[in-house]
Amino acid sequence: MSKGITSQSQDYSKWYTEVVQKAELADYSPVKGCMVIRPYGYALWENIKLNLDNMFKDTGHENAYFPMLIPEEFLKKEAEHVEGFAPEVAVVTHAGGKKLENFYVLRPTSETIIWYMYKKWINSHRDLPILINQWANVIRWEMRTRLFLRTTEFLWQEGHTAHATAEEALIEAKTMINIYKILAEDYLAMPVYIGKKTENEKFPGAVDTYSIEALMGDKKALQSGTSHYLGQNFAKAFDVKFQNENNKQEFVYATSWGVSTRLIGAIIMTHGDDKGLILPPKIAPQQVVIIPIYRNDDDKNKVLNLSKKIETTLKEKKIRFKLDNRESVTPGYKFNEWEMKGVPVRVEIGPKDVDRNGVVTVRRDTGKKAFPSVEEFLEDITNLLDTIQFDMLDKQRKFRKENTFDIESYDELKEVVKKGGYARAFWAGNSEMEDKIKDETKATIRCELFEKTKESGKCFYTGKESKVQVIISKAY
RNA sequence: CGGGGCGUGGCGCAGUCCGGCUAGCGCACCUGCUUUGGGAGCAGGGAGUCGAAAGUUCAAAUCUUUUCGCCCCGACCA
Repeated sequence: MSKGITSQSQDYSKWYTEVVQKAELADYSPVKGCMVIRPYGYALWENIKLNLDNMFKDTGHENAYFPMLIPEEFLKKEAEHVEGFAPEVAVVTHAGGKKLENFYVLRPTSETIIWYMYKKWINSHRDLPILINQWANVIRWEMRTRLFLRTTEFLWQEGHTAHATAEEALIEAKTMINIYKILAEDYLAMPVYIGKKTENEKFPGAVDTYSIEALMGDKKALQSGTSHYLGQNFAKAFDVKFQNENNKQEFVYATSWGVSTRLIGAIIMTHGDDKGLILPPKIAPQQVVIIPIYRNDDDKNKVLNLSKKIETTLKEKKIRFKLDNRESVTPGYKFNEWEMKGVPVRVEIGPKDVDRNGVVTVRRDTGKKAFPSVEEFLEDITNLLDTIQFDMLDKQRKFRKENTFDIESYDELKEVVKKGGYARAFWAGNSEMEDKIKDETKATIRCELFEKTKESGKCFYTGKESKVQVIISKAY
């Protein structure tokens, strides 16, 4: 065990940092707060990206690219926006060997430059809607950083849409948060609560912010994706009007939405255990790892022959697999390494297996061993991966259920905060009360639930009858 | 920005309090042989301006001053 990692119960955040590095997802860069995403981590991001991008395209969105440098004054055009982002913006003051007349900021988000461009592109209602997404990097100068969860530079996608009506924009914002929910649950096996942010927690410049909230292994919440209904705020700031069907000038309605490489942090903390990562099959860079075991050349030939047969079929079935035929390390070493990296299924092929025309399979999520024949294995592998995907989500659903507590008083909230998890309650308080609760308990209202357990109830804080049900917890 | 920790072969550390002779240890790496079903063993080998600068001293990884950087915990945030 001396070669293992710090256990979750011992020090959760140390565990997290070690998993990220030992699974070779990312490493620290020489620049404070920045990280290098290593090939294995990037492969994970690519799989997330691919699936999400398909969903974007299926809902009529197109990709584009806007520049990273934004004129500094752009950020100042929307009052809340500048107030929200000013402290964390990096500014380019010098270039070409001299001080610049006008400074540029490195984008912390792209609303401003995009709306500057939208003004040029939008004249009539016939130009709407515009449904653009971009995959990009952004820079936010955070005080404290943490691999994947909060880094100075991070990768994300940001969708920016323009609409002729508020209704249409609202539908868009809700459609997109639902796509994030699908991504989280169907691909990342990570159940999320979906809802609306309170005034205190919403995006600077938004009318409404919707979010998906996931529960990490240490029972803290992680905001894992957001979608904003921006109303006409940015259109007004950038004077983007269109001529409607009645020949009247009207400001455009907008949305923006994004998820980032933070999702990788979410996956690690949702599924990981003391042996390392556990990756959902749908997005795992390798779904199967084959480990050949042999003592001599005879065994080696037998084993590799069988392995080749198996590889051919796996290829046909479009399963992402890797044959780990390194001879410099022992099988035991490989077991540990691939467990650290979270590969869903390990296949062992040794002389004993060849003799009975079988393989040994081990599930990463449950550790369960099985000894199918080669034919059974090849026939079942797709099902097995689906089962793992399903079981992982199911396990997390149970975990969330066990850690969601309906409460009716402030004292009960404090108890929930102490043990971790979500408190679910009705809420009729205001912004100041929310601040006070945050001060006193460190917990925040994560969101006002879209899917309530009942129509209305008494506010846990004010005692007033309310139709707003919220979840509250400590968050990353 | 407040609190804490740390800079010594590629990585992790010891040595620093109380200055001293060739700067050690583990892992990793290279070569060879034996191994291989849960992190292999033995033998041999390569690799270090001790974060940087200045000072004290016969002598500095160690003492003094300055400085740079990173990590962790808090307030802020995806």
